[in-house]
Amino acid sequence: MAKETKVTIQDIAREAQVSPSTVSRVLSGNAPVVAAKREAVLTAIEALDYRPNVFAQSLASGQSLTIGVLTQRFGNPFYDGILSGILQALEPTPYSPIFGDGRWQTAVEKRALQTLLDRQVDGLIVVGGLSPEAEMLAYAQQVPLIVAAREIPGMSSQCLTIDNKKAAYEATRYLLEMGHQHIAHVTASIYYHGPITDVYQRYQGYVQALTEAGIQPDPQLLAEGDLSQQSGLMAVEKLVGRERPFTAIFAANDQMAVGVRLGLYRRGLRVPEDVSLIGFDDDHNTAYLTPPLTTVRQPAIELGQAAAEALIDLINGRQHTFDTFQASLIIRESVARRR
Amino acid sequence: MAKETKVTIQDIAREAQVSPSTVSRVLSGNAPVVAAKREAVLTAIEALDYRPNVFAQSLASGQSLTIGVLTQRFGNPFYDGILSGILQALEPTPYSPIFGDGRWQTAVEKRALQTLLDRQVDGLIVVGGLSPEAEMLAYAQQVPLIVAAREIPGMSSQCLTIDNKKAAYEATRYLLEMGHQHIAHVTASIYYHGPITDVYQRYQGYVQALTEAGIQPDPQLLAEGDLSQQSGLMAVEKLVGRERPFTAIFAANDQMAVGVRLGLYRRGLRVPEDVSLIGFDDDHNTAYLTPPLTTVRQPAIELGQAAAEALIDLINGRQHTFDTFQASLIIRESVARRR
DNA sequence: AACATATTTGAAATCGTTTTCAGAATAAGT
DNA sequence: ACTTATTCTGAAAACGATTTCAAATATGTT
Repeated sequence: MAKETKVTIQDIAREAQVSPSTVSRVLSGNAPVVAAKREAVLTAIEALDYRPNVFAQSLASGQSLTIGVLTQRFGNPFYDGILSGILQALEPTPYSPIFGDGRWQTAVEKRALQTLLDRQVDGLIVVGGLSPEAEMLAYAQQVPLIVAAREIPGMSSQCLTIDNKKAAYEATRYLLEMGHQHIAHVTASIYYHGPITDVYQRYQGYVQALTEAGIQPDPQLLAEGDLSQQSGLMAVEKLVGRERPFTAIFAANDQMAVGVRLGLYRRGLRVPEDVSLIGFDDDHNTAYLTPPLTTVRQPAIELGQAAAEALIDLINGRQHTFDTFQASLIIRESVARRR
Repeated sequence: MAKETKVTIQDIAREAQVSPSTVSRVLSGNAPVVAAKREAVLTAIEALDYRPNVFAQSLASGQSLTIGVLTQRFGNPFYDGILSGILQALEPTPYSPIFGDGRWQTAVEKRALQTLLDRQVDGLIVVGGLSPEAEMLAYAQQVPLIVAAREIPGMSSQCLTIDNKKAAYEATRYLLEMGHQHIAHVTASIYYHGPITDVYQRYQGYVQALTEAGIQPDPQLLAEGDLSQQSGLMAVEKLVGRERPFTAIFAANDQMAVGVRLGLYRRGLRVPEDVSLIGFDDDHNTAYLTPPLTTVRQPAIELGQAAAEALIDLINGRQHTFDTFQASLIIRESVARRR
């Protein structure tokens, strides 16, 4: 199948009348070469259309120029945004990303991680994930590691997160300011998903805002889903079934918010006239719901880029400090002032 | 940073009292080894927790056990579905995927492809893309290549596509059967996006259904977008601005359909009471629009899986025939019978 | 001009496997 | 028991770079 007449560094050396070592030096640039020879080498490379063999390079140098990215469940908009950012940030660098998918299953995640490690990635970015903290710390010993969208105690300098509690607090405050008193919250079960701390933090933000406003959080106004649209739909059923009046719903992510929106439609409840709705994530399509969804924007792409840049700095032993990432409330049309 | 005391094949050889060659043989299994020694090797591997160095393997064998995947614009739900399928299908194999993103820009795509090739992928899956057909054919000479979601003349046996024309035909027929006569179509500009043949085929299917029903396709009922939600929104503006009455809209993809849906909402047009709407792709969230969108489901994940399997067969010189992929109409609630 | 020092260079070792080749061990055939 | 096949096996040569080391050349000082 492959036809390629392989051009090796030897060929270049011969063509340019120098030794292979010299060719290697001009290639890597980590040792000086006199201008004339450098020129000769460069033209030879050009002439023969030489492309170094990555494996030989990696074997000899111990660097793979590859970075591993572990994600969860390809297709989740927030995570995909992060991946997209990573891809973009890596493009101008010599590093190529290689992906694994943990699918929110500890065993799968572990295998995927091992595969990545076996490929001797120079660094690893783990996006979310369920691996026990101890394991993560162990990995961090083996390889430069950045964790995105998850906070691991003991390696916080390598974790990029968004202040979920604060963002949820502000979202809830906004509802309060709009005159809502009975605010339901759709969250995700901690038992089902493992400790998805960001979802829990959002819950905490919600509670805090309520409490500060002198409102006692009502467990009857809490519904648990699993982050899917379907579960948002069912959450509405639970909520209205309980016959506790509410005028607003804060969903812990946009996917559930979308389900909630449909659930309300099914029940003949108008948004925002009867019930106000607020989501979290700013998924692509969320701006095109009817009505456009008020939500909390998470800077996913920026987060991905920052993660990639931080990792490269880490690999090269450079010091890196993160920008902190702030989520911001995107006010659209799904929240109305309570009359 | 990395601490690892490298265990090499030599260590195993010493431990098991055999030669490295023998160890290699039991590892690869492509030469017989007597049971006793095989056992010894296996236990040695176990004991020392040996993991072969991929680069040395690749260098020596000429196989990278890596397959390149070129996608366009990470974050597009249909493409992401394909990627997800590829990832799944590759998981049980020794191959790992490495990704590149062409971003729907010819130059970027070319560079991404070159990067993939430089990494000596054993095979390549190109999802969509803009590369001229001649270039694709050239790549196909260099490396086993599968193209998903695009048809390249001259290598159709390596292309997996869905019969877009037929699917669009059926979608349009469905609208006709529901009594609609004035059916608008939101398509994508061929000039902007290059020859996205699948979108063009959808247009053809639309025309065919209309013509067969004795209806002359009206250019005033055609609006061009760029596949984005935003462009769907604007398409509605164009359409109503032309003051040509219509009772149904067929959008060439779900993202535009979502935009269309919002556009109609803005105009105070109800779906489906005033205008029926049908999309194409069956994006995740499309089932949770209000009302749930009737659309055409493309089996993205299955397509991705099939692509990966086909590629592996191709790499190993096995013959492979594809299942054909049929899109199917998903009837939900955005289409009503014309009264 | 002579010496010390700094800069460039090439030869050769190395990275950790696979694979070829030929010899050793075993099995089979008469 | 003696060839003749047939399995197995190890030594050594790839694979295609990088990197160490020491030699060669250039530069600077006195």
